[in-house]
Amino acid sequence: MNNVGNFSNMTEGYRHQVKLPAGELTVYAAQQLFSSLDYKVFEMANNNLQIPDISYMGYTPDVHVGVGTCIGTTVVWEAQSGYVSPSIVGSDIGCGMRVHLTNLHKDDLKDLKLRRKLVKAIEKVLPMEASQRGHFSDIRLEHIVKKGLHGLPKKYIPDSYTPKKSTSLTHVESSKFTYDENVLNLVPDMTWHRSHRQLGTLGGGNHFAEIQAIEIAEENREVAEAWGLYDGQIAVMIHSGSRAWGGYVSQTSSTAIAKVMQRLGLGTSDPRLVFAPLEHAEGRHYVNMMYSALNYAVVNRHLIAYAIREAFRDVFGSKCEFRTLYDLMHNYAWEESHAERGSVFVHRKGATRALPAGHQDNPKPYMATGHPALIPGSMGTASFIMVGQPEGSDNYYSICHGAGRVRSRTATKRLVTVEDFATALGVGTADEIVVNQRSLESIIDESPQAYKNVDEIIDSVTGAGLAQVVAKCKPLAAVKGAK
DNA sequence: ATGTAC
Repeated sequence: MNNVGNFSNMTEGYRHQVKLPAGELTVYAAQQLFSSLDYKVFEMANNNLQIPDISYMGYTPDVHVGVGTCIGTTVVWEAQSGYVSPSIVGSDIGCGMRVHLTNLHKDDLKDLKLRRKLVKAIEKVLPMEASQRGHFSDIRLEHIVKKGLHGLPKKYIPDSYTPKKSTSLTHVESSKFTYDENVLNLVPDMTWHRSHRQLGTLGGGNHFAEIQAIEIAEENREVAEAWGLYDGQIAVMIHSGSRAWGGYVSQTSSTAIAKVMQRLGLGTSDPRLVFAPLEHAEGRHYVNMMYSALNYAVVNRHLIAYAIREAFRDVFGSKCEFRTLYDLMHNYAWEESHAERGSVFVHRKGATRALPAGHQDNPKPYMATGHPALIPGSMGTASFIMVGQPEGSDNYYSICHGAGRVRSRTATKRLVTVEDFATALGVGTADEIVVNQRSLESIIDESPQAYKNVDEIIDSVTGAGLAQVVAKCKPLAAVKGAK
């Protein structure tokens, strides 16, 4: 039984306007996908809609249950009178994707032994174990959380620092978040130490670095060419977040905000859903701390890319290019300006912003096309590079952030065998997707069988008119972090 | 997600 009771919905194509007791929710999904959604995601929406003054709440087709708020959620308040919620941002603050483009062709990696050699070379330079010391002990963490990429020593910026050109390794729009740095005084020494040690590490769960081959979508060949993509090109995709730093921010802020809620008499049916007025001291404190975690996350991905670049140069020589395509988060909240809606505070939890051509918030190099929206698939399946469409404004330009889980990690471990997983990766064939982990057993909860079919998710996003595919990225090798 | 939890 569901606790939401009867709710009605109006469906128009891929858009479902759902009327819940506490308010309205828009879901973007093909009919079949919409019908198959777990009723719990609607219960969760109904809890979230009990937070006062929400202007908009939307779900992307990969939506699934999370703590307090579903992954795949966009929630918007007016910037003047809004709320901020650590539960809606999610615990891995600043988690996101990064893509680098090489000048290699997939034929260069045809040889299975060479793919294995490349993965070994990556393992050599990339810190793997959470407990292992990072390789970046000369970096000042204080500079990183304060200045983002601008806090890195020059040696970690191998390409010339030219923000106007998309070819720079540092050119990402979220290179620096500014905030009241006094909040950092409260961070315990233990968190500083641990976070410093973890710089440049992938972390666990669904985080990965993948070597992929690009396949251009014919209908967007012009956009692909403008971005420097071509068929068969080798790209590197990275998925990681803010590690222990973001974990600390999330945990302590949630506890503090829960106390504020008690004092203010705020709450919903779910005690794990915490939120505070943006103007409240504790709300502001969280926003400041969240921004420090966004700086951490983008630098973390940058350093992972830096290490992998070294491995590529080790195997393919110093002429191997490794330019940044983009770096894009899918767990955060910030202020945005939207036409006719003015200044709004947008939360995205497992939701990727995809701006269309001409939107003023595009960084200059992507103004004419829209910026690349980076969407990971599950292990062994394709990932996607997309571009936003004007119709996306209805969902505040949020699109999916991946395939979306269909079963929990524990259920996956129970139901999926190592053999199934190995088959999905093509183990034993010449096309095997090489994985760094010695035993697949240890990462079986990340097998494709744990996820929805990413192609169906992408079909829903394109069908709803939110974004289009520019390139499909097929995995050749994957590096997963270890627990 | 997180050197994990009443």
